[in-house]
Amino acid sequence: MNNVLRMNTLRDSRREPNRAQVACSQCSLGELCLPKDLTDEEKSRFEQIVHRSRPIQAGEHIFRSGDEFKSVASVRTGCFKSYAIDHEGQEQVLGFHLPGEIIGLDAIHQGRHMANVVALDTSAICSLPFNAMTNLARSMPDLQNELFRVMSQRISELETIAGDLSADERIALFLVSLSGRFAKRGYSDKEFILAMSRRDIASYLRLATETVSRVLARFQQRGLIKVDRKQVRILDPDKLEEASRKTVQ
Amino acid sequence: MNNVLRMNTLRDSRREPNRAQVACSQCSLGELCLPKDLTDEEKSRFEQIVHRSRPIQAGEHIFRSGDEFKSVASVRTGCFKSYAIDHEGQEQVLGFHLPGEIIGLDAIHQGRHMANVVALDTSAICSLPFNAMTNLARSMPDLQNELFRVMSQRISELETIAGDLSADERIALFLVSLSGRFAKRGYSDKEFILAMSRRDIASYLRLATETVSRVLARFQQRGLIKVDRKQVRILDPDKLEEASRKTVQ
DNA sequence: CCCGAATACTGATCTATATCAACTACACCT
DNA sequence: AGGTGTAGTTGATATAGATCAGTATTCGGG
Repeated sequence: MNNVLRMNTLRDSRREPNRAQVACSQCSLGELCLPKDLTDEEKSRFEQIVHRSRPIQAGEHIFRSGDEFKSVASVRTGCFKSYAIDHEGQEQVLGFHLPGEIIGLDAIHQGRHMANVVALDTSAICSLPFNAMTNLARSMPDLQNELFRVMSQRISELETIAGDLSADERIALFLVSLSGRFAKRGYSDKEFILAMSRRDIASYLRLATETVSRVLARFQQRGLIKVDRKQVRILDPDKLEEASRKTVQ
Repeated sequence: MNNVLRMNTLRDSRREPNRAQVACSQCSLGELCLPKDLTDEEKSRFEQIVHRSRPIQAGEHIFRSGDEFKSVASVRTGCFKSYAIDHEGQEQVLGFHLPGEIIGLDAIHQGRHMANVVALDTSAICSLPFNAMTNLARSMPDLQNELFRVMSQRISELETIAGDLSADERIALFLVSLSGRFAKRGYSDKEFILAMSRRDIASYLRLATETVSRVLARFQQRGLIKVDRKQVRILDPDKLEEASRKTVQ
């Protein structure tokens, strides 16, 4: 059992100052999480099933492979990675999750989580009980649509990374995608911190860590980016974008 | 506009013999398509929104990239491939679709189909208008669950093929997966026809066509399979299964 | 502030698979 | 039937990126 997703106790949820912070309408994520296009009344019904968790330390897991599927999680702050263990016992990174993104939707058809999900930073999540959510979705068309939309988006994302791309294209695409996701969240799209290690990036992009180092160094030489440890600055977004598209020979 | 998914005309749907064939309860697919766990009354409501198309010739498209998203399709008979065109103008195969499988769910979040879908064989589909389906899903919990389950399954499938596998593993996995899907449909899991070309297989698995030829030849030499043109017979399912798992060194 | 352990970078090889180049065998048309 | 085009196979070579090896940097803990 994982205690991270444990509901706030009744006691907690009655403490009004605390409760207020939980309200989706007050949430700093705005419309990034699910409650898109909902009326105030609908939002309030939605809030009643959402549970905000205590802070999560870097390295702490919120799902483990094999866990019974009960809830999905929405990232409030911080960063998570999800990964599976292959037959060789090697970790395989499946995705990174920023604030506003929903984690755990791939667990539905098995009824169990197949991936492990771990915090890379001090983080916070909201726990969304899936049964309650689908019940609610029945009377709230926009919520149902939003759930379908989020899943469909993940399918598209995976279709991209499954494509046959060169190392340069993969890494450029990764940086461009991160940049866009940060922008959407109100952070700088030109300068950001890579919460994940080179090893994690490599695993996610199906490359060797050495290749990640080399390509980042090469991009820096070519003046596309400036990298210092985990700090990345994008100097030439257009050329980076271009590098993410297949080189026409 | 694509005319394949055009609704049966009212005239057609009133012709009882024809109409009877459309009924999901009579469909040879049984529970492979969506109507799982539905009551007879629910099935009948579902049937009212489903439209069976006329036969589709090999090479005929049922969706084109950019088409407005209105319906998903369920394969009745035959085989389809979906593909995208990359920046180089190269076709990139995204998946193959057998009877009972649902096509087009990745179009939801964009509101447009991003993939092209073409018949590889003489085929038939049912067209499922998505709006009507989600409306229906609201009063039919099992239908809603089924939609989520199908999307979740596609996410898992993509997570697999996105993994970093060797050519041998990819091809073994491809054969094992096909075998399982045929079995589920009541066909032989030991002997089947590859409706798709070597080129399509290669594109789907992100390999060169030459590599596909060579690996199939090697599998035959090792006594795992017998290949003759498009006909495949699986001689040693256990060893093939084993070959699909990463070699432990 | 120092030390050991991660983590990251760089250079030297190796290798799986792509690419290039013939060649073969059907499949389809007239 | 014969001819032509497409799909598949097989061999030779090239190469992107993995692996191996060594060094540098950062970080956490006493």
